[in-house]
Amino acid sequence: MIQKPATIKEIAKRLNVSISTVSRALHDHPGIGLRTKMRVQQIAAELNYVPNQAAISFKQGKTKTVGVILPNFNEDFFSIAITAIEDMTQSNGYTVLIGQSHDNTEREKTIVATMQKHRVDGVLVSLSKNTTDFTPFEQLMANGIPVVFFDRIPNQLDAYTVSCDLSKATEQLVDLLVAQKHKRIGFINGPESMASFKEREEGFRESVKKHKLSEKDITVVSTDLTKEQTTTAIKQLLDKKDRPTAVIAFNDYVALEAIKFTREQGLKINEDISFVSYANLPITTYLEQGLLASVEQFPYEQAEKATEILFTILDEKEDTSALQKNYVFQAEVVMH
Amino acid sequence: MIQKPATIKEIAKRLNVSISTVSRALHDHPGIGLRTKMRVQQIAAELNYVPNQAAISFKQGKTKTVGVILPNFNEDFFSIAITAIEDMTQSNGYTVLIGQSHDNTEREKTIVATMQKHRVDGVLVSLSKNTTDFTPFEQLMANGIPVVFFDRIPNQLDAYTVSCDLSKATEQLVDLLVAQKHKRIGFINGPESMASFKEREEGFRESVKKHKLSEKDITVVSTDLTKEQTTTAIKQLLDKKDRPTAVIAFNDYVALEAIKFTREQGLKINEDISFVSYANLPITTYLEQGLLASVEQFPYEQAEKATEILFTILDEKEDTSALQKNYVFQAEVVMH
DNA sequence: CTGTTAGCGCCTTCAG
DNA sequence: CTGAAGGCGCTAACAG
Repeated sequence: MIQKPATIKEIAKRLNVSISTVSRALHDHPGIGLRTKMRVQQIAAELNYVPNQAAISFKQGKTKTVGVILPNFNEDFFSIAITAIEDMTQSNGYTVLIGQSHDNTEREKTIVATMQKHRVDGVLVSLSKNTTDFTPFEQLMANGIPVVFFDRIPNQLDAYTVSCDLSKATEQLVDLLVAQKHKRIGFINGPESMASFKEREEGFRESVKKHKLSEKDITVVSTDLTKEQTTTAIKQLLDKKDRPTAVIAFNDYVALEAIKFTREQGLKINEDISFVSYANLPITTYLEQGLLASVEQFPYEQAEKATEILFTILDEKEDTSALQKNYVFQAEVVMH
Repeated sequence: MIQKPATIKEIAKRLNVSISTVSRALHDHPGIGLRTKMRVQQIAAELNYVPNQAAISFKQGKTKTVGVILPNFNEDFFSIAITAIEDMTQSNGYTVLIGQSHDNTEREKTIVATMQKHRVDGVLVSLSKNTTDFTPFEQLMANGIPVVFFDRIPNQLDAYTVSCDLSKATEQLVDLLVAQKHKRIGFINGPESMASFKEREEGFRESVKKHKLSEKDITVVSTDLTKEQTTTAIKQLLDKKDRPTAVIAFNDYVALEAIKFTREQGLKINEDISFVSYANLPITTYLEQGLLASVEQFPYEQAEKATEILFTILDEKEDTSALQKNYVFQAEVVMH
C-alpha cells in the first residue's frame, strides 16, 4: 500500500496542536511541554514521519548536499577519492551529488550547471584532463557556491586547491634507480596539459643533473594514456640499441601496460629491465615480477583534506581568512 | 563579488511583467509573444539565471534525483556500476545521490533514511553483504519511492531485481577444469548470506555430480572476504595431503590473495596449481601467471538495466504491469 | 497573449 | 508554553 509521506501538518491535526508546536517538538526546542513533545515524537514515529529535505532546502537556502565532479569513477584513484568524500560528508550530515566528466570539457560544463541548479552547498572538483576554461567554476563561486579543487587543479585560478607535488618524489625515483646501479633510464611522461607533467619533468631533470647522468643514456617519451600510445612509447624505449635498464612510467596503468608488452618481447622484468611508477595502486602488489616502487599520491587524504576545507568554508562560524588556499601534499616513494 | 542567484521574480521586475510570464517564457510555453520571450531569455542569460531545483523539487514533489546505495565505491565492480548509472541518469536529466554502506547494515539503514529525507525519486541498491532485514527498503517502497536492486539482491522480498546468475557459469568453470585434466578441485566460497553463495554452491555440486568426481577429491572452504580468512582458506586447501591442482575462488580479489599466498609457499601457478574465479576484473589480465579464466558478471550492464527499469517505473506514462520484475543475466566464463 | 493567486512543507518571528 | 501567519521560488489553474 503506497501512501504519501507524512507531514508535520498531519501530525498536528492528529494531536490538535499547531504545526509550529510539532516543528518545535521535533527539534527538541526548549520550552515545549515534555508531555506534548513525547506525544508528537510518538505519533511522528507511528506515521513514519521523515522531514522533507526538499522543503527544508528550499526554505533555508541550504541543501545539505555537496557536488563532486570527477573525470571517471571507474579509476582507482578517483573511486578512492569518492570514498573519502562520502565517508566525510556522511558523518557531517551531508549527501553527495556526483557527476563524471569522462575527461570531456563539455560534459564537465553541463555537470557544473546541474550542480548549480541543484543548489549544492559546495563543490569538489578534480578537473578533466584538458580543461582550460574555468569560467563555469568562476560562475559557481560568483554565485556563492564554494569550490575546492583537488589533485587535478587549475593552474591559473585564484581558488582553493589541494594537490600532491610529484617533483620531489620523481627525484627520489631516479635516486633509487641510480642507487641500484641503473645508468640508462627511460621515462614515459603523460599529457602536457596536466599540471603534474611539469612536476615529473622537473624532478626528473633535476635528478639527472644531480647524478650527472649522460644525456645519451636518458630517453624521454610520452603517452596520452591510451593503450596504443603507451605501447608505442615503451616500444620506442625497448627498440633503442642501448636499451634502458630502468623505466619510469607515468602511472601504474601505464606501467602495467608497459610491463605486459615488455614481457611479451621476451624480456625478464627486474632482470633485464625494471619499472617504477606513480599512483601506488594496491593491485600492483599482486604482480609476481612487478614494480620496484610506486609513488603514493594520497587520493584518500587529498580528497579528505579538500572536503575538510570545504566544510570549514561552509561552517560560517569559522574564520576562512586564516585558511590556507593552496594545500600541498608531498608524494612519497613506496618500495614494493 | 558574491551575489545571490537570480530568481524569476527579479527578471519579472526588470521587465515589468508578471512572474508567470517569465516562467512561461523560460519554458517555451506556446502562447507567449515571441518578443517577450526573447527579452526574458536575454535578461535571464544576463543575470545568469539558473532555476532553483530545490524550489522545483519542493513544488513538484519530484527531485530529479536518484539514490544509489552500494557497499563500496572503491571496488571495481561497484565503481563500474556507478559509472553506468551516472552515464544513464546524466542523459535523462537526473542526478545521482550516493551512499556507501561499507557492508555495514547500520550504515545502510542510515543511508536509506537520508535518501528518504532527500525525497529521491527512486533508489538503486546493491545490498550490504549481511543484510537480512529489508524493512528500511520496504519502508521506502511504501512511501512511493521505487527501489530496484541489482547484483546483491534480497532473497525474500517482492521487489524489482536485476542479477547475474552464476550457477551455470560455475558449472562451466568445473567443466573447464575437468577438461584440463584436473581431478582434485578446491573451492573457496564466500559468506552464506549472499544470494550468489548458493548459486556457486549449486553449480559446483551439479558439475561435480555430472563429472562423477570423487567426494574426497573435492574440498570446499569459505572466506568472509577479509584477507585473513582468505589466507586461512587457501592454506586449508594447500595443506591437504592430496593438494588440489585447481582452485575456484569466490572472486578475483580472493583469487589474487590466494595466488599471492600460494606463490609465497613456493608453488608454481599454472604448473603445480591453477586458479579460476569470478568478476573478471581487467586488472587480473596483467598477471604473468594468473587466472585460467574468470566469470564475467556484467557490472555495467546490470546497473544499466536496473536504471532502465527504474526509469520505466518513474515514467508514469509507461505501463509497469508489463514490466518483468526479476531480470537475470547469465554470467559468462572468460578465458584468460 | 498576460496577470493574479494559491499552495507545495517547513521554519521562524511575533503574539498571545 | 503554544498558536497564527508570512514567506522561501516556482508552477499551474483560473481570470482577464
